[in-house]
Amino acid sequence: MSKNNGKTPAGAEKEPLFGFMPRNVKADQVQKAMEHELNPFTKKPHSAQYMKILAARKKLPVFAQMEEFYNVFTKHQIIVMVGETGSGKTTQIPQFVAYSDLPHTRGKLVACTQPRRVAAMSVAKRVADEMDMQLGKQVGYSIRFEDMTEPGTTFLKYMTDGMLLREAMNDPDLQRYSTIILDEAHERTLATDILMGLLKSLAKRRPDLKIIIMSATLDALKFQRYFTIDTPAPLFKVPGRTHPVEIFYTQEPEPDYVEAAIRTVLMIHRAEEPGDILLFLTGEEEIEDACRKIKLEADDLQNQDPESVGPIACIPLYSSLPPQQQQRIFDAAPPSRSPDGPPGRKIVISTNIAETSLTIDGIVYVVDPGFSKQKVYNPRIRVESLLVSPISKASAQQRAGRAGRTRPGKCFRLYTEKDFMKELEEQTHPEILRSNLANTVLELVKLGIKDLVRFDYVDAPAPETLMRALELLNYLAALDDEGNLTPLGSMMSEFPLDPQMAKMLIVSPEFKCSQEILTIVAMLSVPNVWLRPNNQRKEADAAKQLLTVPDGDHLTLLNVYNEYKNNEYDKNWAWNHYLSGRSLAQADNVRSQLQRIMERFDIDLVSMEYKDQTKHYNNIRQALVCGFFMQVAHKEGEKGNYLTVKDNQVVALHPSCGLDTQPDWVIFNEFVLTTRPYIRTVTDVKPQWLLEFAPTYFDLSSFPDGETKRALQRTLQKANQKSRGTSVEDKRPKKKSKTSSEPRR
DNA sequence: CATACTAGG
Repeated sequence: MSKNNGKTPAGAEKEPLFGFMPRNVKADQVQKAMEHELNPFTKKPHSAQYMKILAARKKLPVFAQMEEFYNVFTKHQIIVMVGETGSGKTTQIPQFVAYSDLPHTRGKLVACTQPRRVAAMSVAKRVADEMDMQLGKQVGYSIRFEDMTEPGTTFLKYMTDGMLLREAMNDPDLQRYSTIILDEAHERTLATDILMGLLKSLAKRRPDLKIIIMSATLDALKFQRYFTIDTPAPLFKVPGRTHPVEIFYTQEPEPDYVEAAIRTVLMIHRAEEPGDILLFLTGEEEIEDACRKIKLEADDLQNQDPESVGPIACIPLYSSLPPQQQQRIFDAAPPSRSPDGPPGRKIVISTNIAETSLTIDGIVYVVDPGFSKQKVYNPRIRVESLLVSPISKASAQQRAGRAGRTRPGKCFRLYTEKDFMKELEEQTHPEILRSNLANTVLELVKLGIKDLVRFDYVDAPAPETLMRALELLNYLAALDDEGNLTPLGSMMSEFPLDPQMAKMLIVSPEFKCSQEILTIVAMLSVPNVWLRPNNQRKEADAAKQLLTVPDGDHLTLLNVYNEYKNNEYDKNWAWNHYLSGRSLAQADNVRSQLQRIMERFDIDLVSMEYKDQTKHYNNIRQALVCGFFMQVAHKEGEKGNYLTVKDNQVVALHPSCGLDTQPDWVIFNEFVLTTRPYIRTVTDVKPQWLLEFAPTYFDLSSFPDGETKRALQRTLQKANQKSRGTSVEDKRPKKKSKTSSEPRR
């Protein structure tokens, strides 16, 4: 403990932060404060646990460069930081910043964003432990569905990038924050990309705000250049702590990567030292298939010569697996069969979930065929689809790195070195270039960005993608013809939903079915609820048939949720009906969150009396049309072919569709491109509803010529003959709720 | 006839 030598006032030794000048601290000051017997932020004595963790923290590479960090941080407003795996950047840098900003003395916060919820939660927990604090007090996290912060107390907050973007919508200057750290910026999620654009312009308005962009090596220069004020942003670099990984390539390109992958895994099992294997494949079916084949072949090897190879455990890994089965990747490899026998080996076969989201220790061998499923967006036909595509060099490096986490490893790339050098892109295209931007554009407009084309993107999306988004928002009446946000659009932007769904939810009280639309929207927002195990497909399909409403899949989803509720949200009931209890529970959670937002805006929660089910269902189907009138298909001929309205894509009803007939007109939730173009989650609608509830989109004077237009003209003629003088408009439900003062189309 | 990479609000 320090002695009072007369130069410092009495009692200063009891104040760990004595002499700290905000934004101008030195590493030795901070180190002393960290070792002080009192916690600088709570003034309580440090625990023994704290000192133990501190000793481990001091061994992190980033700790050795604390002085350099403070030199750069004090001098610059924006920093790009590169810290490889194992450098300790995610846990330590935000703490370093807290010692410099002293946010707790000024009512401010330090924020650190993460692309994933689990990361935000687990890092916050770790840092709370390191700082000797209770999680949710001074250190907290904020993710959708869970705000673990205490206003006025929390000064260090981990959060998802999407949450910070939401906050920016209501406080564009992000006044609460003294420093904002964007972690894992190299992943280039949509939210991180938009945040980088916002922060770059915010830096000019708020010279007191500091910004740190944390990224992997390859992208650093790009971010430095992007954040050029007069000179490029300075780089602060910290080495990682990983083991070397030896890379092997094939001599010739492999014609069948799945077959080659299986062969390689078995080769490793036969010939290489003990150590677990990680194989990357592209999807559920491929993974389950490879699992079976590897097991069979390994059994063969063992039968031929029991002493030649050890036992194996083949473990599939993809996101739709229940968490309990995902946990199996952390099981130990199986033991050898006899005391002297060859040791067992764990083989994990995974989608790219194991590339960033899940880390498996003990992997020594990585097999990388060089492919993954990636989202691609075609703005011309407004369709997002998944395609098996070659990965980028950055991805390949990330995959290889997974072999060197605990000891030196090997990575087998099932492509040639020449292809790696010449054919692979440097980086995976950022999400903003591969997505439908309807949602993002609405967020940007709400943020006050008027000229979307000239917004300072790190990578600008295709103008056509932006035009398509603006067009959709205009048809939904979220934007007026000048591109200004309407009151309806402003309300839509507050819902964590795609604009179509937000729109139909907001107008649903006019159709006396907001309870039902709320349920449908929640069910559409969660992963597929239908389970279909390979060996019980018939049983699963039969169970689904019992819950199916023949008028439309949207109504079936409503029915499933209601039955789940009638059965007291029972997981076993769900299981017995081949439904995912996890997805249903999630839907219930989403439903509550959306309900709270509806209450905030005084949107009535109503349901019509159940006397006339047809009428009840018709109202729901009409409300669906108000959101999804741009996703309509019209039957052509008798072969079950449909043409999407206006862009004339030939599509078929997805095999999972529960309609008992093939109606002339349907709305669909999703277009998917697998073995052929399908529309999925489909409901039967009446053409007069399209004309009635979406008159601008279905304005026949400007409608493209074709069979669809002629069918709509016939509908119009019939309606006019029938009602003679009673206009279609008059049959609309009476407007009542506050929301109905908004334009509706 | 024949069915799903990952993450986020």
